[in-house]
Amino acid sequence: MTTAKTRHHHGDLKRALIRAGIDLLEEGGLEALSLRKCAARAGVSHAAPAHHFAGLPGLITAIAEEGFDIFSKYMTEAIDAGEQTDRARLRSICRGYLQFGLGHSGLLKVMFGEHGLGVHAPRSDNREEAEAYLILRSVCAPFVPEGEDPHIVEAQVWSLIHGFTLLYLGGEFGCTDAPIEDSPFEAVMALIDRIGTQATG
Amino acid sequence: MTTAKTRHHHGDLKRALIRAGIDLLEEGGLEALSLRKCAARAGVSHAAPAHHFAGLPGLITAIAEEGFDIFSKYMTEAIDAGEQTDRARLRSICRGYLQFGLGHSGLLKVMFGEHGLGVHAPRSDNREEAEAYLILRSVCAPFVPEGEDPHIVEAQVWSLIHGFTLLYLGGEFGCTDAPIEDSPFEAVMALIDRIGTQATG
DNA sequence: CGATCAATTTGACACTGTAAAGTTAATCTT
DNA sequence: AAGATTAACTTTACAGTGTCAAATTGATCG
Repeated sequence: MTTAKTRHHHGDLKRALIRAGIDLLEEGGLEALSLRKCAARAGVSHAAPAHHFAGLPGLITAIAEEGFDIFSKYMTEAIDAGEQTDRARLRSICRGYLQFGLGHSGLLKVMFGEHGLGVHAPRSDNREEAEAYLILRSVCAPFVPEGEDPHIVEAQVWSLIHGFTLLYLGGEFGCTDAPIEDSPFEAVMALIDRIGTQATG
Repeated sequence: MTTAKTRHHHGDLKRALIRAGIDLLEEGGLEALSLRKCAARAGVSHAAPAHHFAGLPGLITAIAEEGFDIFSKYMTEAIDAGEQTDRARLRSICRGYLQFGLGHSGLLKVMFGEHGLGVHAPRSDNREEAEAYLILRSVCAPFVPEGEDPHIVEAQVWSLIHGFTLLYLGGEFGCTDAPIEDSPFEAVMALIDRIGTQATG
């Protein structure tokens, strides 16, 4: 076990490769992402990444983890910037979710689109992913009836905001030109506002 | 302009390639889909597909169109099988949507996941896609307040059911083992039931 | 029957991921 | 301090991919 500090040749190749991968992703979408290009950007031979990731899927996983970190930041910042009400916080994470998607659609795609369609719950040892989920869970908690499964409310919120984010990114239903505040976003938030006002299941 | 009937060498290569592509997709996911493998399955040389599709993206587009056809069938069949109430029809297309996703996750991925994240509205000359959208539109219509933009209600429905379908496919929030009827599906339908019961925007 | 032309094949190229073997440089051991 | 060990990286090679240009095949038309 090494202490993950500065290593032999390259300073911190693993990090450099992840960063290069994110850059490629944001520049040219998922198709532009390749191990060899990442290696070239990091100034290293094309086979070097194999020693840091389990192939291309491994690099994508690492990029997705980075994405979940940024994703968590968007949500917590949105929470901090908004009103401190249970219901306002629910709206805030949705706003954070959408803004993350708009700013980092490539990351979103990698996080949710490739390794299975909707990876979210803390089933893995993935620290970053679990953190994002815990934010969702804690914000949803006040709306979970006593003794009920928290997943119910979480699924309602996640379905709505994830679905809408994809919709918005696709530019459909009049989402292209209108500012976020108008557009169907407010209507979706109106549904969010109704969560927990009746038996949920 | 040819009449698209039986041609020179192969009977109907274009169709055969699409079918091979769908098979590959359902067998091994998106990564297993390649032009060369489709050609091999159709018993044809590796460069033949180029004359029928604009490269791999073109083949994927054709597969997606086929997917939209099947998708439409799922929704109309669900409508026909259910109660004939405005609100029951709304639930029915959601059920059809989910069942399509469960049965054809590869197609769903290709339809919505690759060519942009959420392609849905009839912005294109794509007949199949437009048909699916028209079903959604007609079922949503009764819940659109007079003089309001139909997109609002459509976005609410689409966000919920598309988001939930991805969630379910990902096996998160207790969606793996439970039957559809339990699980968060009913809770999501409860939100669908609340669409149009108040100002939507 | 011969010309034409679309459909398909052949061959080649650049690019991808990946594996094996070789090389360098830092660390460990004595 | 010198040799052995090992991690980080390179080099080389191979199979698979999309794509293009040039042949070739086979049906159709005059």
